[in-house]
Amino acid sequence: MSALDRTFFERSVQEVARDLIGCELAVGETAGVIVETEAYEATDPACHAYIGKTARNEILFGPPGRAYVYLSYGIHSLLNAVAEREGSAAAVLIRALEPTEGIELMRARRGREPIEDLCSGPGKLTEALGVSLPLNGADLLASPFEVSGPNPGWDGREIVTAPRIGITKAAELPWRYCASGSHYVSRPWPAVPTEDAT
DNA sequence: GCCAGGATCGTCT
DNA sequence: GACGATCCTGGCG
Repeated sequence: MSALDRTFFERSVQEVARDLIGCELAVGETAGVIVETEAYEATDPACHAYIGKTARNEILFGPPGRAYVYLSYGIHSLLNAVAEREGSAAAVLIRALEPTEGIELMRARRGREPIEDLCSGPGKLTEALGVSLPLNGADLLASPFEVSGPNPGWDGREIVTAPRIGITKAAELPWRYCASGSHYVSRPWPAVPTEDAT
């Protein structure tokens, strides 16, 4: 497993979302394997960039490989990886991780013991990893972040697609990607073959 | 186990 | 002034 480079994030947002499954995301002393993602692009009514560039979403319009972090429901910070070429405003929401390092620190930050409760949701994993608003715009290819892949041994594990979660607009697009069989995804998914994704 | 409701605040109308 | 790309708790069975 080696560090991903900028070109990895410069591809279509659906490809990036799919290929991040099985990669390891580290933030400081904590890390986990990505097992669930969602793709958002500018032509998509559910994407923050759909309404055009604003002070809040300007990071989406910048270069790929950076972190777009925003506050959801006034409580949770959600972490995205900006994808595609500069100006296209697409991003991958990181929805769940399988914890690998710094698990005791994650437990302390989350105030919860069961390992499957540490990173099994977009708001949970940011709390466990210590990601919050000040990291909006930070480079995912530099400290405190580290993204590496592909994960040896992951080849052959199936990736399934499913409708996105928690949104009211364009939720039917099958742009949620999950590692098949993982116990760490945020919710179960209806079975859909990967090849059907467009 | 399942479901309903509340917490909480930055952003946009 | 309304609305979330969510999470947790409590009530019920």
